[in-house]
Amino acid sequence: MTRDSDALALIQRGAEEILPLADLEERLAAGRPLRIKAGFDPTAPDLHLGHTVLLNKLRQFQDLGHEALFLIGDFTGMIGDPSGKSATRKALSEEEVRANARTYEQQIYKVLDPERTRVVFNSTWMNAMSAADMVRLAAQHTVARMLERDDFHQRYQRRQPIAIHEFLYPLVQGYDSVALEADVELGGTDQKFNLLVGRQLQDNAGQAPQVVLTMPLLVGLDGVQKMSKSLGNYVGITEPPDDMFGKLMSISDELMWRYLELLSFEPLATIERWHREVNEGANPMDVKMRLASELVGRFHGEEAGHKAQQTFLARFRQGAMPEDMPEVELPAPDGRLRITNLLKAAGLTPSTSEAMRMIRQGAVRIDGDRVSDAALEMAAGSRHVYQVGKRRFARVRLV
RNA sequence: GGAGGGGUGCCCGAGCGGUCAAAGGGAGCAGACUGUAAAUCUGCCGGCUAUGCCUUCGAAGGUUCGAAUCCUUCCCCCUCCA
Repeated sequence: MTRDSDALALIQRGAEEILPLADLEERLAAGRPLRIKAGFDPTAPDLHLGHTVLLNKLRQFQDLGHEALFLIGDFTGMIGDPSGKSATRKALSEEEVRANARTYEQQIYKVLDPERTRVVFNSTWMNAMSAADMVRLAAQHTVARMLERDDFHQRYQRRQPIAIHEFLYPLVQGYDSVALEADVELGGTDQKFNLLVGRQLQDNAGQAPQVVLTMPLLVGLDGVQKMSKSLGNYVGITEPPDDMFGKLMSISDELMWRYLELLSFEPLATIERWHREVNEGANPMDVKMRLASELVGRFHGEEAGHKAQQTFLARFRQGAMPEDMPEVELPAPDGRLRITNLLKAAGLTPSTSEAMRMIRQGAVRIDGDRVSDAALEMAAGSRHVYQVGKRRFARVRLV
């Protein structure tokens, strides 16, 4: 009994909605391994922390003995999820899909347990479907109900076009649940409608409708918009340890609590204790470092987590130079090179104009000494450490 | 098939003959401060052989002493009617 309620608490952590909750409790209590489905887009195999919110939840189910169905929507990828703007997508070739799937597999097992994971492609059953089957599938839903979906509704209200095939997306996604006989389907809050269609189609097919569990979309580093690659506010799970650590340290103190809830595996009770301690005056930086360290550890190994933290502290608390920085050798045509050109050539600034600005703002240092003269020329044969701001370094030798 | 609206810097968005390298916001970058690449404040935010020069406002032409702003053609996006 206690075990069951512990399990439920774990599953509920961070979840936005569980529909219907009682059904989930029942299935968890039944003791048989459940099939937990989550769908992923075949076009975006570079995972970031936002994707791992869902993966973490799958992992929690796995730890309770359930099976994760990692669905790659290679068929639905042809349609493109019509949520929002959606430019028409080109269909991926079979090889591209395979390649992307391999990339996924390399990345997801940082979080998922391979023993309890089944990777499936919806083209497996969708390609076998005839046009007549498709019509029968489409007959199971009405236009009125489709228009209940918020973004369709909005677009219809605003008299923006909705292509017919966009209606097929939720139907196919729902049919995937029928084909897989899913017990639970996970998705972001933006997926709620599609997940619910799965319930209806399963019901029509004589199956017990899946439980729908939605997770909030992870807010990106800017603290405002959802984490996404195109917005550049993301942390990729294959990023080098120091970058990952630094990026995580750059989130606001406020956002940190959300990240802990959704990304950390620390028990909620522990996180609540930290929260109390911070309210009583403890330094939030220490909590943030634990978060950063845990996540770097998850994707690069525990050792790397500790090391990234040490590097970070040395660098920003004591202003130390990084251990490894790019070494560059540059030609000095007339035996000398102007500092602005040097910075550009070394890749420390994108242009000489930017180099001028950086010097004017006091951001440029040579071997730790601030540069104030933009007309400064460096002699051939010299070898110095050049720095722009706190994060960009290079060791440059002029020849 | 017909009628109309619009394309501006990384994004959103003003400008509608000179004072425009183009308001404002966001993002980004830097400096100060600090408890961190938090918060806050300040500054910057096209390029260059750099107090001047060059290239930008969908594309190509044209008018003008002078164009993001006017004209012509073209390309693209959107809305309404059918």
